[in-house]
Amino acid sequence: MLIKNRQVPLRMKMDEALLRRLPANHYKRKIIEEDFAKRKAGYDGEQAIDYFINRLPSHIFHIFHDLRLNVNSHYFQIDTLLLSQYFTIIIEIKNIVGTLYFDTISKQFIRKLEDREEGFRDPIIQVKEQKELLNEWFEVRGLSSFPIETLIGISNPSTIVTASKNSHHIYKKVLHFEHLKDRIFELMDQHKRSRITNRELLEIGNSLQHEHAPLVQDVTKIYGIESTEVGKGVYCNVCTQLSMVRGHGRWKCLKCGKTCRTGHIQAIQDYLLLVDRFITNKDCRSFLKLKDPAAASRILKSTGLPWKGGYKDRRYFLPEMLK
DNA sequence: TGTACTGTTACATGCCCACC
DNA sequence: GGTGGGCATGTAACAGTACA
Repeated sequence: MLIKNRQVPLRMKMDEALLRRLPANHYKRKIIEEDFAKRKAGYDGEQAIDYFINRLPSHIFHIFHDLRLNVNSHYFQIDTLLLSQYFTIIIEIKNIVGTLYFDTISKQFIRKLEDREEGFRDPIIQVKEQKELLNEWFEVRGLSSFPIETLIGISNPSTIVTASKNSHHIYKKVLHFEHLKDRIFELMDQHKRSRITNRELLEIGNSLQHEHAPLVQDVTKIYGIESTEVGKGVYCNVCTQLSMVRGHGRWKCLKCGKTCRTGHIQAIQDYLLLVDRFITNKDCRSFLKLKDPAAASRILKSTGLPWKGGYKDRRYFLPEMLK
């Protein structure tokens, strides 16, 4: 049963919004584009696993994608978590091309690509840490000695996995997506004893969902970009400029003439992702280049954003869907 | 307490678009 | 092309807050 779906990561949305609103010749653009490309590759890899995971027996596993939990003030992130009455599985997803080499003697994880070697953080150590923290998380909720298995899923079928001599256990842990299902069935054979009731399973599932704490970052600060550098206006998808003006229920591009009814939604989302976590009527007029406070009021109301405050100083907030 | 200011709401008017 | 419904707009009224 799929409990928590995978969503486009907030940081990816922020990078995308920033790229929309920075001038084409901005000196930080290349860094942001590279960061966005890396995150997108990771996200694409994570999405690819969903096809295989969602085919697992739904009456046994509760599936959670992209969880970020807090235990004793430590945050940890899990790409995919499979929870059952018998045991739980953490799956770390890697979308890395080339030949991957796990050196269990020097404890290094190396990627070879076109005669070039590059070191990465060892995903086996990564999932070991996740396992320890999840175990703590379970213990805090009175669930001790609940078995946790860890797997590393390789999304790219052309990626070759190798390991140093006498490290055959690596191949039980690191698998291409199409082999994950069989490995999970093997693990099911090893964990046949029920550890929790169905009710407890549902309760833990609810806690996992409610305690998921998405990472909210100030992306302009990370890249060292001033808020004044973030372009104002409504974006035209055709000429990729902030060149649209409001005219009777629609936005019209001054450069290419394209019209659109919903351009303001993306602009307001961009403001909430890049500038502040809430927007006022005044902010809206300034960012969308509107003159009429009543028009801004109607536009903000039409977005259905949650708001706080009375007639004055009303603040519209970042909706859950954007987190 | 009165005034200025900000933001929302109600209402009359005008525009757009589907239908004939 | 004419018509009518639906929706957006501009304006005015109203509500709430800040400040002298």
